[in-house]
Amino acid sequence: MTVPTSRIVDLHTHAGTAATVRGWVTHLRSSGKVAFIVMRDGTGTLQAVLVKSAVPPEIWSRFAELTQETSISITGDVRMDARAPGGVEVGISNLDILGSSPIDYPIQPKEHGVDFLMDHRHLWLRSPRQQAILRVRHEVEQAIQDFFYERGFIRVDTPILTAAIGERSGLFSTEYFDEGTAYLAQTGQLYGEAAAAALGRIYTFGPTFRAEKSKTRRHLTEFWMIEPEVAFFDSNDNMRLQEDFVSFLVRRCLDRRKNELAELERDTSKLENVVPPFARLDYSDAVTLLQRKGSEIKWGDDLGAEDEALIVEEYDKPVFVMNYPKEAKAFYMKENPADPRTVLCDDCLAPEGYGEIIGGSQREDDYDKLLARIKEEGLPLDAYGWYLDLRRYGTFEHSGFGLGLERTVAWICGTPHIRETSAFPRLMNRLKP
RNA sequence: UCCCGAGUAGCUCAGGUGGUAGAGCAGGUGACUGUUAAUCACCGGGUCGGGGGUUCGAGUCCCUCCUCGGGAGCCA
Repeated sequence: MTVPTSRIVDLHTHAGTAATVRGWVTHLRSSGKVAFIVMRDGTGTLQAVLVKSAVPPEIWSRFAELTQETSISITGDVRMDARAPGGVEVGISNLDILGSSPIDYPIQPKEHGVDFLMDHRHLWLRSPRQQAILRVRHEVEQAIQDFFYERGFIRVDTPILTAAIGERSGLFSTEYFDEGTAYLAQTGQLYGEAAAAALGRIYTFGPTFRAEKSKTRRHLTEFWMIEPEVAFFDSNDNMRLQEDFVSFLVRRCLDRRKNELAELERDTSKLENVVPPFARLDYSDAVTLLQRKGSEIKWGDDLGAEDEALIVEEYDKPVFVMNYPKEAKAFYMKENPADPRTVLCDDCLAPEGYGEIIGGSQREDDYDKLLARIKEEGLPLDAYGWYLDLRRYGTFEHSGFGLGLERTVAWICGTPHIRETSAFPRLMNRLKP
């Protein structure tokens, strides 16, 4: 007679019969003649019960060898029992130790400091909270793919190794054969624009790198970004796409990751508010609002972190701030015909202090204006020849945006720091593990 | 780079006005037939981040360096 092997999530289907489960020990409790093993297999948590009088002595004695994180295989009768966490329990008839674990397993079921946990990130991932975050991240990534697939967007993967092109913030560099210095990509956008001229509606999804010495809860040196680029979309079309997209991601997690959000103790009522449309606040109106609220900001300044917070507190869902002064934004953004001091762009600010999750714009499609902007910024013209070509050969109105994956996941999960949303986050002072 | 804060047992922390260190958890031993981060008893465990100074005496006061956390700037 063979006993079926089950994952914990499916165990209830074996109620009333025997099954084998493999996993890792998370908690041990003993009452002398009854012992409890709580184990994890990646799909759930299971309490198994070992009764001294019900098993041979050699099986009973194995309990004493168990430690936290020992990998084991147990076999026994599956039964529904309200006293067991999760409602399912296994009465052990056989217990095998697959891999022992020394008693110095560092992560205990208690509070730890951040630095300690980050040093043990490879083990920290095993804790329920970290599992939940990674599952939500996975759900968001899948939802991203589904959203764009359903709308006929083509995913285009852009290079990570690039020549100097993109934005102005810090670059990681490396020697690249005889071609001089290569830089790790800060954005795939410019390549995305080229692809949009070929495919119409595209998005990129991949890692980007910023060598900024940022030490805040919102920054990583390596993070993932989703960058759609759409031919014949203007700035308003762009914002409609953004609010649909963000709302879709949030809705998907509410629908399919209830358990994980509960594990994270996320107040989901605040996420339920996230439905289109989002408020649209013109930069100039934002400045007026901020001045009324006591900010020192003057027209022309970029919004500081405090300014963003003041704006966000006015709304219970994400808000767009649009059409910033030219000087505050990147060279490729299209001049606003209604106010040439400004460009057609938007930042999408998430509520609850999570800040900017999207930066988007309509792109400058006029060859001469773009060329002038490149010169104004003192950018190396020869590096942008191909980018200018997109305006020479059938220029087209187009818009796009970049959504930061980790910031979005942090917001949906309600994690205080973005670093928890990456399995192995890279910060300016952390390259290991 | 700048501004705050922190560094004491494996982990989380407490240590008025200076007198060479404590708790909880973890670990070890034992008890307990339904535990839920089990409980109870006993036991082991420390170059107080490094260096220098003041002092009879420094975890404690001063200087300096290092590391970490948070924030600013930059941005997603």
